[in-house]
Amino acid sequence: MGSNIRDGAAAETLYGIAELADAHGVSQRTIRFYEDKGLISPRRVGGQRVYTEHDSKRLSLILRAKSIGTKLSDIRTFLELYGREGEGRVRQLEFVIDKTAAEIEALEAKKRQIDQTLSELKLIHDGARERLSRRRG
Amino acid sequence: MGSNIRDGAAAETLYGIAELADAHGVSQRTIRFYEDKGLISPRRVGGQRVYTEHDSKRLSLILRAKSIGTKLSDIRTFLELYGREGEGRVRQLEFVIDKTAAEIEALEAKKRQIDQTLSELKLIHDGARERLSRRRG
DNA sequence: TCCCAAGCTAACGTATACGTCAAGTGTCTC
DNA sequence: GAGACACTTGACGTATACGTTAGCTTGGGA
Repeated sequence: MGSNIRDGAAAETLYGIAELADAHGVSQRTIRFYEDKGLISPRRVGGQRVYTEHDSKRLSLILRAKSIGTKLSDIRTFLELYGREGEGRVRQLEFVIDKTAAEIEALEAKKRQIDQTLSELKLIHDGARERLSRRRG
Repeated sequence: MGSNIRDGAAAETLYGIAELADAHGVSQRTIRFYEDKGLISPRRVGGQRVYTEHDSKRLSLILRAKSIGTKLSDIRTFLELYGREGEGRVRQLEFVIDKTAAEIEALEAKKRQIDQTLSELKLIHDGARERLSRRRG
């Protein structure tokens, strides 16, 4: 590409699987498993996996999606939305619009469930605290 | 007990397993499974399960907890919090206070994750809509 | 009385998300 | 060159949450 930086490209930070695993607090097995599922596709250097900053961010996305209860198979579709942002064919845009709308709705429903549970938990929590303080006070 | 209502007790609504399953949109198998796990304990009438209104509400709680990604084994602990509300031994109160506090924190963390994901999804969604309208406009 | 629909238990099957060996390769270091 | 690691690819094991099938029991209507 004739970069103005020597070595032909911007010095991008690269990671081995151990580093990536440590950085994200997951096992190497987990990362390989995600690769099997097509969620991340690291480059290979003589058989060994080499991850870029982009891969790392992808992994963050995956883990966050997981933490809110999304299945890995859904996360795959989900990641495509991020990837396709730049494209512009009408079909693609409509696909993205529909999928994101559905996902947004689902997440907001989930938030409502969480809010209801939170309010109930807080009632129990506060009630217990009050009874405890009376018992002691 | 000596109630003032004939038949010795308030006429409580009772359900069979089929009714309960239909009402909550789950399978009978699911309900029996929850029973195996100790989440609900219906009365028996000649071997058959009979559910009260209380059991039904319990099931609602279970399903809501599940929908926000709580494991069944955790839901069990969770349900005890609702049940113990009335009790008052200091140990019990402290237990409830600690558990609810932890659960509240966890749920709020989850909400933050959802909010972040939502904002990203909305960016993608709005961006795609804008590009689509330009393409058509 | 006979039979069916509904319920019951028991047990095996399935999908998801990894954990955990096992066995081989590659590289660095002493 | 011999360990000692770090990495690789299978491949089997495990926990969770049910689905499904099989076979027995039972109450109620034709």
